[in-house]
Amino acid sequence: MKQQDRATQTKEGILKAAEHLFAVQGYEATSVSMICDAAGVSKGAFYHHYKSKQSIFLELMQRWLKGLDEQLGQIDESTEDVKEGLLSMGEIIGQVLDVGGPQLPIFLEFWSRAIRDPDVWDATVEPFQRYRDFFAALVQRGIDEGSLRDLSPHYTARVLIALAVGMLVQGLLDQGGEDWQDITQEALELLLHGIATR
Amino acid sequence: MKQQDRATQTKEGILKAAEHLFAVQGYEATSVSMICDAAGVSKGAFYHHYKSKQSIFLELMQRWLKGLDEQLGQIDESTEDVKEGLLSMGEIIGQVLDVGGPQLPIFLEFWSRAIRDPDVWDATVEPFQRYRDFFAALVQRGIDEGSLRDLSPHYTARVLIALAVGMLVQGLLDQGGEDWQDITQEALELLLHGIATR
DNA sequence: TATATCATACCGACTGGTCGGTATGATTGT
DNA sequence: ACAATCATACCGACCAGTCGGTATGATATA
Repeated sequence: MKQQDRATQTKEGILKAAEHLFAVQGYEATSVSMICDAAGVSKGAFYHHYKSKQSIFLELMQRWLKGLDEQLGQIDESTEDVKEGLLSMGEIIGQVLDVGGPQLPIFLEFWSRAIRDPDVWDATVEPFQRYRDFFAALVQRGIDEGSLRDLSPHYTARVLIALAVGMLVQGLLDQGGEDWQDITQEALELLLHGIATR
Repeated sequence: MKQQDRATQTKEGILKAAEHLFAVQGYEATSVSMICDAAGVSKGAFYHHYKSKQSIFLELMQRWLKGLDEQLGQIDESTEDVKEGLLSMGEIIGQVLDVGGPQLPIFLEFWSRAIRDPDVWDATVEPFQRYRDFFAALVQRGIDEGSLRDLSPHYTARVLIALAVGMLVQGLLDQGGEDWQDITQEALELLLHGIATR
């Protein structure tokens, strides 16, 4: 195999191992040595590809957020009706909880570290606000086209984000067989009763 | 001063110092020595009053949850109308975000540790489920007295908890001047449109 | 094609320091 | 005298990160 390919493979292996360990044990509890053992490489290899433990954490986070960005982008494109677009948020939540599965707890790591660390803050909260603005714009669209009541888009976006985040956290703390996609769907329908024009 | 009083004071001082440091820096980043320095006592004093770093963390958590319990209990007693009771949830959220202030991030610590540690899990998630059941009962009461639509109380409780948790997390990640009590209030009113009988 | 040169990829022992926790003794109130 | 309450000194484990060195291709030259 080409040298570069092998290097990429190694780097990716380290990333996967780190992702798994961070999710299962948390950031602080996961040592660089453990990541190296899990990835089957040496510490030298680790610090050849990543400049610090923190840097690999940030890279993981950015990948995650990029994935979410793409999903939200799909909603924005594929949806004609605003109401329908909001409802499809339930699907995203369900998917996130489904696909993410055992490595979701890393989210809590992101947040609790974001509060303390400016670098992590920038990488976490800034996209977070982008999502809020996305929803606010969606709501504004709904108001313009007359399908939503004339409520503050900013506030409404906050409510929607709260719902999403709340479902996510509950999903984390209660892995036992709830259908979160279902619950979120219903919650959104309830909300729409209040938001939509009648 | 009496020996016992002084001991109690020491113990309380350690607890306060730990609470502050855990909130500002996080659990792992806070060492026992730092707690001792902040409290102005020695390590010997610490380990005389608490058997481990974890134990003081658990005690902090239980105090917090006890406070929340009492607030919820007050709602339950003082409220005649179920709708009104639900709305007063907004006040609690606002109060929690207001009073808790800078030491709220400790919540994220609770949760991310609860996933990993069975002891923390028992102390965090079990009360969490108690709150869910509390809301479910409240909704059931509303259905019985005819003020709420006949929706699954379990689901509805999930939605309410999601709202509360989501507002809390957003408040954590966005300390800049939003009036969360206001937003939560409005969110609850919107939800009530969907939940209430018409 | 064969060889010399060089850059990238990787190894693993090691460092300086921090950690949670303990052992032991001094001080104090009763 | 005796126990409760603290202080000091200390232990072994572990940590993130470094560093000298090697192995493995890539590239240039002849």
